[in-house]
Amino acid sequence: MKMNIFEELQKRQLIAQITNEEEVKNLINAGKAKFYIGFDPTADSLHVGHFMALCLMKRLQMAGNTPIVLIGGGTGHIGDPSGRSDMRSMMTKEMIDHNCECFKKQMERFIEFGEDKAIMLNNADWLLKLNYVELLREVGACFSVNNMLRAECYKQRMEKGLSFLEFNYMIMQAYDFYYLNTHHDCNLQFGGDDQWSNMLAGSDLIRKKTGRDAHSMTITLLLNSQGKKMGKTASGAVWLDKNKTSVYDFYQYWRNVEDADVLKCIRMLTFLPLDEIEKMENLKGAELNQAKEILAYELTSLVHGEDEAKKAQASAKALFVQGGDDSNMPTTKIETNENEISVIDILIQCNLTQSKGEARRLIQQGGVSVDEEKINSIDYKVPIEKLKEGIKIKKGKKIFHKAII
RNA sequence: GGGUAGAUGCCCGAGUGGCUAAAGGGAGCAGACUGUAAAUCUGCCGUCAUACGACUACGGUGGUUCGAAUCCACCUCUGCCCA
Repeated sequence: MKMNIFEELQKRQLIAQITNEEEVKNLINAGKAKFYIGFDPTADSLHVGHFMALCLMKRLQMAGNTPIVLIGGGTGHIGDPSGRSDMRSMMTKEMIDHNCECFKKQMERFIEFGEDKAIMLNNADWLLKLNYVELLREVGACFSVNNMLRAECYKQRMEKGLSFLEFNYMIMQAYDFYYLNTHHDCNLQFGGDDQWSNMLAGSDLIRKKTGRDAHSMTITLLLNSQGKKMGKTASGAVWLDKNKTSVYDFYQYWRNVEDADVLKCIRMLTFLPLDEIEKMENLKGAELNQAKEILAYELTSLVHGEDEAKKAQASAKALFVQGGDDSNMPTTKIETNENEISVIDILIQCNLTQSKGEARRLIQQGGVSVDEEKINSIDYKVPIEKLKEGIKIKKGKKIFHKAII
């Protein structure tokens, strides 16, 4: 017997909180949900967190439900304070519009839009038109400040300070749900677990205003075994835009997850059948490397397409297993007028180090090799002739880069 | 509006006139060990310079001083208390 969608979500441990389990279950299993997920345009590309939400959308769409993608062109003007310890920097209208456009393009690759399929809306279309006093009279009475202040999502900010601007975010999000419910028959909202308070506010508002039930369900946040959000590196988020995070780096991010997190990631992020995943659960120790490879391949393939995933996998294997093929390695064109160039300058031009001092240090500590040969002198220079064919630079153990002229 | 505490490097945080590029921790980077894992150990960790050294930096702007993260004035921002 085929597993129903709710059961599948449960088995994948994607469900965090639900306002009413029975009703939501019936709704989505019957394909009768018209649900929305909101995406605030905080950057010019989606990242892994958004990806999870998009996957959920796809799963629900495949089960016959109708998704509404809500782009936060209006809420982006405010900034969601949920779970944050500092205020978001304010974005200009131009930035927000630009980001919305970027989001749209990326989403079209995951979700099918069109007649009887998914629709995409932008809350700027109604939020920006609101009149302050009218809004206050319309929904203001439905919100209890006392309750709002108790909300989990503001906890962190109660210590460091919360501006009135951000405090209103919840009201805007609740209003969105109410608007979608009354104008588009939207009966369900999904979101990350950090959105729970905001979503509840929406369900409450709808009940108070219309007497109808509209439910909310959150998906588990993807945390690693240390309790930190996954999809973040020291240099920032792992982006879905390959100009911001190269396909190779994207692949490597997942190839390198900790043992403790692999299966969770496979379960929550990939579309692999559950029985296949169950088989992997017996893997132990070094065998888990196989699972990591699968994870990296599956995700890269979902985000960047099969061809790109194969390329990334091939170059990773070539590099780590034999050290041969370099055709898909990140490459930088070196600029110089001399007939030779120092490794230090190459490292900087390739963006492998931030400063000359760092590059020097790296070499002194034995962390750099060129074409498989360890560099021991900071004076090491590469002749132009060699650069014409391209050289392979290795920084540390895992970072490879090609430099060519 | 009144009172009060504060703003230090990527983050947290010590430092209250010279010994401070600024303790300590975290993050990060490299090396050893490994399985492209984790844990552990070692080194590094403002910029430029092979090095000597130079420059930039303790919210902002001025000032006092031979010398200021440290003292003074004003400004900006934030927490807390009172209204």
